Amino acid sequence: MTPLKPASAPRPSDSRSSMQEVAKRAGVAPSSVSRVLSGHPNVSEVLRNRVNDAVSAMGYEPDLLAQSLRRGATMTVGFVVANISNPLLSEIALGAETCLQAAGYSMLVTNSMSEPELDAEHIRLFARRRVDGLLLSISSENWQATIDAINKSALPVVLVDRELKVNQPVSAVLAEHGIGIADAVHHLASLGHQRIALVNGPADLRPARDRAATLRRVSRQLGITCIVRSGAFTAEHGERAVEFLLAQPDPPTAIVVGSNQILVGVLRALRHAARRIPEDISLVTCDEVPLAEFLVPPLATIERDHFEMGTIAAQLLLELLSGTKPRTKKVPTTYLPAGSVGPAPAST
Amino acid sequence: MTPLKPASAPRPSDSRSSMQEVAKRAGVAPSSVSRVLSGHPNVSEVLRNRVNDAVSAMGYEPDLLAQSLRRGATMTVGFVVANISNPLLSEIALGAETCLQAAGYSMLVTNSMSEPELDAEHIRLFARRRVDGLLLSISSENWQATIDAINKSALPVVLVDRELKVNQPVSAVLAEHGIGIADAVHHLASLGHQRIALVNGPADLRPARDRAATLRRVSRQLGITCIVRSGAFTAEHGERAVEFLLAQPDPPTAIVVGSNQILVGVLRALRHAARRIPEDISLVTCDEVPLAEFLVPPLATIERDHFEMGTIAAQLLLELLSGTKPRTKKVPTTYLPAGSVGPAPAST
DNA sequence: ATTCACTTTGGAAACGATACCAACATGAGA
DNA sequence: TCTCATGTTGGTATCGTTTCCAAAGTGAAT
Repeated sequence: MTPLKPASAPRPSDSRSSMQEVAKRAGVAPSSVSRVLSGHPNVSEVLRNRVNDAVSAMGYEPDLLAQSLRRGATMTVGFVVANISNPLLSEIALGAETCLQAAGYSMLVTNSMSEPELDAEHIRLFARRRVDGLLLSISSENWQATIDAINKSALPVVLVDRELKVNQPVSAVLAEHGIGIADAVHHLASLGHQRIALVNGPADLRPARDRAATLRRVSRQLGITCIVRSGAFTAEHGERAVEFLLAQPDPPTAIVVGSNQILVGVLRALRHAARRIPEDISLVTCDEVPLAEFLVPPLATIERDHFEMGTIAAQLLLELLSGTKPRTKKVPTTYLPAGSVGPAPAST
Repeated sequence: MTPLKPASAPRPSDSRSSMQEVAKRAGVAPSSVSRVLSGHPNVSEVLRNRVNDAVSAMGYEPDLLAQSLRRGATMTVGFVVANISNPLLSEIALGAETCLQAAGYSMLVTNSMSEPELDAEHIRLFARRRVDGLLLSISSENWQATIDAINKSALPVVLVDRELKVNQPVSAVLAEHGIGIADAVHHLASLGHQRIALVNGPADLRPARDRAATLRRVSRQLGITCIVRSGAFTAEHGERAVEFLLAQPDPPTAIVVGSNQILVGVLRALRHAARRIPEDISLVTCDEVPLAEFLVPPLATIERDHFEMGTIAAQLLLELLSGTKPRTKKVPTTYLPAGSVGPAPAST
């Protein structure tokens, strides 16, 4: 039997060369090579050249793994996200990664598929990988295992549109959902709408809470009725919610939709019920959808700058990594009226 | 002056405990702790218990960084992508990450913003980080620095809808764009269309090449005219291309659009030129867009399963990592007719 | 009782870099 | 000429694991 695995050196005949070899070739000590490469001030011209020549001759590139172990910093951050295929989150990821990249950091991404226990697991995994910090857009704000994992990790954390009771103070970038919702509700009320529904996301997440709270407050101020249906970020939830709403004795004349996944279900249910927009019912959605301008009618939208939220999240994390105190930054939302909002139908 | 930085131990009073400390607490050698934790067969019951007790008492979790350095495997793969906010790519990323996660791998993501030099740079960076493999959806197939970086890295590579002349054979997951294009062209031809335009992506990428080649071949077979406008994956390109096409003496009666970013520009230009779909011009787009079913008219689409492409890419990489020979897997595309395709207008 | 195979454990050398410390050289000031 | 501060270099311990090797213990077979 010939042994299938030599199983001795992990990388037997690898092309990569180590600093030792560079040192030997340059005829200097490894520590000197390190000094040259890390830009230490007290290095003579001649040594620097000798080392640099050897480095370029061998095509040497330092091993970031060993560097991380020794320096105690991996120059890596973890992004814990429900689902990177959500355009909202992928734009945030783009903004964050671009900013982190510029600062020399790499970004690990993991999908929790809206399962809170996976959030916690991934946070622990990232901690074991010794990431320098975390960007969190977790799936539930009330999951104890997640909070425990964050506390135990003792890592710098930036929350992305989330609020969390953890021991350490953490930074956060928060969208001011209330602004856009309030503007939308005022607009709807001015058009005679008396019953407004919010087909909302999960109640244990800040965006949904913020939107619901604002809708309730503004509705009370304006003396109109509102109804909130919380649920998952899925088309199914949107569909069920609309079926429920339309079955009410006094169905709402306007619907605000809490996410683009939910929107798909809402539109399907409205189409199935043959409701015309905006003649029968007005529609406002949260977060831009790609072709909203080409829908008939165009979709009124409560927007925010996702890319910028990602950038800010990264900046806040870089701040924390440089030792600054945690802080919270807010990003506005903007209500953009469009053809999907019209006068309330004459009451029956 | 009090020194601001003690600058000695990287993590002065860290909560994390090392294997040494576990060993000491359990009263055994570090190597024994390692054996227990890595499930080595020859470990006595009593030793195993002593170690496990100490481990759980201290809440010890092994340091993956040190593990990686010693074992020579980081259990990390890098995904090089033009722009993670592109829904196509973010769905691939989701599929890939889900699959890799299940196999114990983490995924680093980096955005090249369609700049080939950044592709090369990021590949080198990932190599220095000692990732175990690469998933590549690079921005140009002809960029020498990228090819050099791949060759030098000597890493297992899976190309995602790309073809590349590298030294080592690499695996690839490729979409069969031709199937969908051919079906669409046949459909259009059967409706009387004689001049079909393809507003294409960059000519140095496989999807665009594949689509253009098929369009030309099928057009020749059917005896109809085709025109291809290559360009970047941007709305601007789509807008310019349509302006150009409509300014032709004999403008096309049908347009196939090569990506969802380009689509936005195409739709804008058609709206601006007041062309009705499908009465004046028929439209087919590649790759699903979220609300295509609610556009008026609904958009004919050439689809493929992005999530599955990501999954397959990850599986191919896992295969390579287990030592299997590289291979290529193909994913079909499907033409879905819809209201945006209609009979060719009566020729002028 | 001796040998041998086998299991179980500890010790120490790696993985590839960094940073401390000491040693040596250099030049200025006394 | 002798200090002393400063600049430059090499040697070595260290980051936290794994794994090889050897030593010790066990039991069976001779």
